[in-house]
Amino acid sequence: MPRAATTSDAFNAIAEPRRRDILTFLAYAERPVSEIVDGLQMGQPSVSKHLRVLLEVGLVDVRREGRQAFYRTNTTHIKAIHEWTRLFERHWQNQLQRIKTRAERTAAAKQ
Amino acid sequence: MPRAATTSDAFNAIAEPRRRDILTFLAYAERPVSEIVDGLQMGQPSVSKHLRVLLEVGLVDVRREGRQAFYRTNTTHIKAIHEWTRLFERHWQNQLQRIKTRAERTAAAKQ
DNA sequence: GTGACATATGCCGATAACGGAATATAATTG
DNA sequence: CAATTATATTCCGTTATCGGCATATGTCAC
Repeated sequence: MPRAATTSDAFNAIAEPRRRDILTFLAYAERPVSEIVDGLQMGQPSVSKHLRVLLEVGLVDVRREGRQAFYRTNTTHIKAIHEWTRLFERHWQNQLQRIKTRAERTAAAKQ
Repeated sequence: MPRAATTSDAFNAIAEPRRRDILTFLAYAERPVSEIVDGLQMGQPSVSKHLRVLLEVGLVDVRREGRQAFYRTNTTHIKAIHEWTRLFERHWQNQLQRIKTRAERTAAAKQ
């Protein structure tokens, strides 16, 4: 059994660094494919293939206009990932607190 | 060129659903491997292999004690993922706002 | 040391992903 | 219709991954 398909969910889709770059690039404005190619310095077929994956898992939306295709990030699933990471928020606050406390103790000991 | 290694970064490591299960399970308390096996109903070699990946990218820490190995989630890299998703926070608030506004307009039109 | 327990590693076969280059599809222009 | 532009798809070879089972390593208890 190989790894789960990149199209199986948002977590798998964003494992690829280039796809994260694309999502970041498309976060605040829709853009045609050619702008992604120029902006991120990637080959056009490569961009199209990555967009297909992102589209399939719902991480981007397309609007077709003539021969152009305008893509933009759809943050619905990114929000889901955000929520998953938030499960650990309390935990890392504790870890930071421990580090801080230890640092303060060390500093106090040095005086 | 195949997909990037699962050990290449936290994003690749958490693409695997079982590994996310393990991280969630180990979020608030360290646990020996056997408890993960029981708690998540997975095979022991499978758990050990997933833990190796998570350890390699720094998503878990181990404390060895006798023949037991206690693992716990290290949230440092999860925080990095959290920060990446936060880049989109403003965007999804806009999207929610649009949906809300549209819903209100629809409701107003119906009256 | 022997046996029991806890965890880690090795071997296997099947499969999907990646980049690159070529080519296909679709829309526009003249 | 032919040429051009914008995007999508296909083919190819290489390679890491996964689960399952067997087995190795390490630790304790008698």
